[in-house]
Amino acid sequence: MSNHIITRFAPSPTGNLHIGSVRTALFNYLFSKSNDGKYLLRIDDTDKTRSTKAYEDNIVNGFKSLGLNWDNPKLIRQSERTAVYKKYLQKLLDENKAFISKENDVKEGDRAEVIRLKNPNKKVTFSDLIRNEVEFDTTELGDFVIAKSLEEPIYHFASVVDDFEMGITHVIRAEEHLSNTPRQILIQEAIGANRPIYAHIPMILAPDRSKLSKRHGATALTDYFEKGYLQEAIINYLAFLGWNPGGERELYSLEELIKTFDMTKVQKAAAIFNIEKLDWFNREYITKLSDKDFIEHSKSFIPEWLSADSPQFKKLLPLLKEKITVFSEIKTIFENVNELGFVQKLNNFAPDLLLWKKNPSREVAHKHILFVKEAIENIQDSDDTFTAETIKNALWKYAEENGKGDVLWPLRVALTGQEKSPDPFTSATILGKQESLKRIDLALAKLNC
RNA sequence: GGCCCUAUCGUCUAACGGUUAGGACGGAGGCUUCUCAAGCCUCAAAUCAGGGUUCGAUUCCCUGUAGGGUCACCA
Repeated sequence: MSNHIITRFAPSPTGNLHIGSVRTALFNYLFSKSNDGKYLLRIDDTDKTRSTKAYEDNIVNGFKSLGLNWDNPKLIRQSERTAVYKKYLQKLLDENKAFISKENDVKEGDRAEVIRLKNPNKKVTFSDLIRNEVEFDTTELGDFVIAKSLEEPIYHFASVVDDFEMGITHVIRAEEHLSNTPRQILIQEAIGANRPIYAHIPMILAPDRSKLSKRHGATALTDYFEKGYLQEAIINYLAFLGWNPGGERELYSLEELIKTFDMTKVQKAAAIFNIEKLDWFNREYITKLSDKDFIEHSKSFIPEWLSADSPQFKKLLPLLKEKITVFSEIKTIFENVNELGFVQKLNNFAPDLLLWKKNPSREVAHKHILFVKEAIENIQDSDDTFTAETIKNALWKYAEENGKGDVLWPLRVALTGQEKSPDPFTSATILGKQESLKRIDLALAKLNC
């Protein structure tokens, strides 16, 4: 039986791929894959005035970037299936299950004639994997519109026909469609389609409990990629928004999610989108990244004066890995004092910053920097020899004997001009021997005046 | 407003009707330390309210309240 499961995600290309849609698609994907079934992608572009190719591309590329691959070899577009809908529409008309309605109250843009379904006016009960039995009285729907004309079905009709023809067994979609379900069931019964099993997954809400919209920040998947969120983090976070396998582990790869996913454990209530938790997932996955992958992700954010392939950037890697939450931060981290601003240029700091707080003496600072200068001068200048390790080895004993703060603090400030900075050995190797000595001389000069 | 759905720390959530109501994010404090961060440890923080059912309700039922969805010739 599990082999028969077919799910679909059917976005309409009237906007960029929304982060909430990604989760709906993800649950479709996870459910079908965890049951050894198929997952299809269909473009619901019956609304010709609002659908665009650019949005379609955004959606398709979004799923490709996430690695949520669909099983239909060719993209299915409703706009290319008008003949199919026409056939069903005509049949309904012929069987007297639908009728052409002459409209009285015609608004701007409305047709004078539309096709309406003859509503049998009954109670409809359907089962939902997440909400169990749900009952509606369809009387209040009236004879609702199913098409503007034989060539122009509206969403509900096209969707039902396609789900039927594609053999969709499980319709997994956002909760906003729960109230749409009875009218779609009426259409199903009219065209003689069998009823799929439903799963209406809870909405994702903004922190103020309203619908997640641009007003609250980024909503498009592409926004998150542009900020430098990792696909693994996005998928993992979204999977855990409204779902939980029950244990205490939270880090799951897509493969592991497929193995673990269970639709009956999906939450019934809406979930609030919490960017801080997403940030945490992203940091977790950044930590796991290999140097090679980290560099690859960094490329579009590295400032022009720094090359991703340079030895200098390699030395910066561990610092960057521990500091950033999203990759776009690399863009500004090199511009800011107290971050990595010192790498490109030394800021004009006050001489007193060189003094260790527990022993603020210019003489002491001067003396120690002088020693450090000589020690550094004696280290051979090459990428292999002027490393954080050799620099540390050259200074550590002296620092321990004379007080680490007394020796290392002035060096730290001399090299970076910042009160917050990486350890001085790493800073020195990043700057290189020449630049380090230049800055040390400058510090010495500052202490003399 | 009608109809429908929902309700555990601020947030995401765990708990076959029996637990000191657990974990994670965020927050606070501490340890470590030449700064910052990271890391490690500790702490604060919740069963919407009122009725039932039951020996016993976070859990089942009802009512209220609150939030969300939907009421298109959009999807």
